[in-house]
Order: sequence, then C-alpha cells, then structure tokens
Amino acid sequence: MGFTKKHIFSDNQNLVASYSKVLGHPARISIIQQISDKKHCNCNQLVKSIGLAQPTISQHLAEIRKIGLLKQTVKGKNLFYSINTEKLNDCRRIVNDFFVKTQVSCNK
Amino acid sequence: MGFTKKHIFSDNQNLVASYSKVLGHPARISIIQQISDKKHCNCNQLVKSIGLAQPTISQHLAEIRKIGLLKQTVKGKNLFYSINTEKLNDCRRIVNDFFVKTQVSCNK
DNA sequence: ACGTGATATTGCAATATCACGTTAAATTTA
DNA sequence: TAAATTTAACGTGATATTGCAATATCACGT
Repeated sequence: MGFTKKHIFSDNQNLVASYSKVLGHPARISIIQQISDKKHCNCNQLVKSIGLAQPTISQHLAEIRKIGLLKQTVKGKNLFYSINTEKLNDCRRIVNDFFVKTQVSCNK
Repeated sequence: MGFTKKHIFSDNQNLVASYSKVLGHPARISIIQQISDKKHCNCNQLVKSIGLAQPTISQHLAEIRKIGLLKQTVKGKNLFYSINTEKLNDCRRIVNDFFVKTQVSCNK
C-alpha cells in the first residue's frame, strides 16, 4: 500500500495531522526557526547555515509553503522568505486545540 | 539517500520533530482521541471504530507508544490502553514552546 | 491440553520521503 | 549580449511509511 486513507478521518483530524507532518522533520523546524529569527532569509543562507544541499532545502521549503506558512518577497535576484504569522497562529491553534481537548477528555 | 541527517540538528529540534511526526498521521490522531475519550480502550475497539485492519492499528499504537504517550493495563484477556497524561503534557509543552518562540521571533 | 479471543510480529507490495546531481529559468551585473 | 547568481524543477537512488494477510503469541475458560 503506502498511502494514507484520509477519507475515513474527519477534516479536523486530517488538518492536525497535515500541520504536524510538516513539523515532523528537524530540517523544517530549523528552517522555520531561522526564517523567523532573521526576518528575511533566502534559500542560500539556509543552505549555508543548515548544511544540506540546495535542492533539499528547496524541497523542504516547498512543503512548508504547501500549508501556507511562508511568504515570499523578491528583492533583486534574491527571493526572501518570511513567516506568514497569521497561518502560524492558525497552525498553533489547531495543534494546541488537539492537545487541550485530549487533556480535557483524559481528566474528566 | 532516504534517511534523515538528525546529527546536524539540535536535540530540541529533533525532539519537536519526533513528537510532531507521531501526530502527523490522522489515524494516530484518531487513536489518541478515542483512547482519551473512552479512558480505557483496547485494540479491537479501535479496529472496529476506525476501520483499519488490526495489524495497521497495532502498528500505529506501537509508534505512539515509542514516544511514551501510552499506558497499558491488562484486565483479563484484554489489554487496555490509556494516555500517559504527564507525557502528553510534556509533548504539548515542547511543541507549544516551538510555536511561542517562533512567534516571538517574528514579532521582534 | 485444547480451543478461543485479543494483540503483536512478520513479510510483502505500494507509495512516500529524503537527499542530491543536474538542468533550467529568471534576474542582475559586467 | 554574455557571464554570474539564485532558486525551482526534474530525475534518481536509498530509505521509510502505510496498509494488509498470514502467522505467532498470550491469556483465559473449559
């Protein structure tokens, strides 16, 4: 097999999972942290500081972009990334909601 | 390649990623929710309510167990699972910390 | 001891992911 | 226009994940 049977789960369950999945790789955690630290950050800077090849970083960036967590600004020949803070907030809320509801269920 | 270069990342980055990875599949989200809802829940109940085969559920349970999120109680021939609330709390804290710190960085 | 129900393990096929070399597209600079 | 720089896209090999059937194990009742 190898695929996920998304259709048997609720929209919220799929949403929590897809957000979490993006956070489920240390390179993507590192990328998100660096972009938010440096405000504007291009691909090359990430390649140098993280130590993975450019195509690999680019691929991880694409996955973070997929869930809408990145904004792009073109400045000359550089493409600068920054965090979409509204989306980050949304992401945090969705994941935290899962934890809160689970904890409430556990304690009742 | 196909493997993750964990050694180039910090312990915290790897921790956030490994917790998130476990939450990165809707079946595991559903399993965690059902176990916390029903307090005690055995494998068979999950198989019936979720609609995946028993080995698949068992495999997902093993991954959730790996990060210490499950407790087991044997009652007769039944094995009941419940949530390790301390670990759930820890997990929530680690993930939430990542979000909080990222947001702080974005806003400064 | 035997059968039964519940769960774990094994082995497999299909697919996804990770990492990278190479190439291509776009833009700046000479 | 040509060269240089940056990043996305494509292709590929290696590994991991998902899901399941078959089997093994484990605990209980008879």
